[in-house]
Amino acid sequence: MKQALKKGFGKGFKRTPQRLAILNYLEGNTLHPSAEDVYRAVTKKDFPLSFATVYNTLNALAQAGTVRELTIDAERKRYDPNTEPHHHLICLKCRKIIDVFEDVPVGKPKCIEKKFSVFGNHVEFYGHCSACRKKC
Amino acid sequence: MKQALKKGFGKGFKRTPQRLAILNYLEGNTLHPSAEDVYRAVTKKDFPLSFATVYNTLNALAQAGTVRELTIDAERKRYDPNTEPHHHLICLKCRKIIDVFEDVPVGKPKCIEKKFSVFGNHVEFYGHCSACRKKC
DNA sequence: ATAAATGCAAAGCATTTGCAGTAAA
DNA sequence: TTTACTGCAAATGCTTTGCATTTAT
Repeated sequence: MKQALKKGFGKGFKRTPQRLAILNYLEGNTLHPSAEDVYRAVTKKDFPLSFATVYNTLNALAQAGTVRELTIDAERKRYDPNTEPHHHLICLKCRKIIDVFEDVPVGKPKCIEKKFSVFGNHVEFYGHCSACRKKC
Repeated sequence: MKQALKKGFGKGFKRTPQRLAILNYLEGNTLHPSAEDVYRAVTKKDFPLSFATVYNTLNALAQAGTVRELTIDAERKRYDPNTEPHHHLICLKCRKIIDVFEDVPVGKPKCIEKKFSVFGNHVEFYGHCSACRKKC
């Protein structure tokens, strides 16, 4: 397993088969899966696994900073194993979420300086993906 | 009632006291309230009102484009009566959400052109608000 | 009169939690 | 052998829905 997801294991963090399977599914995954997506993928490929464990593991990983909890979807939480700062394209038709790793210059409004100290930002681009554009 | 929220009323849309009270609370509101916030504020100031009606009304208004449903908070939906394109500051300590109406120039990454047509964007700035900065 | 909204209570999902059994360390 | 994880089932929290009643038009 690659460096990135090893971070998930710290002191007092056990390497169980369930967790390894979840991490294995997340490794390099760009689908921004929900807890249910994780559950379905892992139970299909590997062995039985409970929802409670999926949630426990995702929460532990999020707290450890190994995965990012995305609040892009109003209906459910989604998880991103890529913790490098990046942005997202959201297709308004199929709701697909696509990563943007390219650097996006974001101007900082003047009003911020006075009343807010900014550490980071996240840009959501709304539009149509190529697949949905063809269907029009 | 001002122009903006009159849009909420179209053909076959009834002007009930409950809806007027909800619209009245939303008018000019910059708190990005949740359904529960709406419920509490209206029942306190006006008359009894059911949660079902709050949800029905908010959904109808969102569908009509009179309010924007925000997916900024992982725990619950929040609603923004300001439908002009604008951005948000999110305080990582108190979770307060502050509007940014100032124009924020956002560069469009090259990778987008090929595989995605962009209609709009939304920037979330993460940081600490003035109140929380003082507490540090 | 008609079509739509209200409100209650029940149902539906996503997520969390308590706890007994199980497995990593 | 101790500490933490798993999994079940029950519980929770937000949101939706069915239905009988009420109300705006």
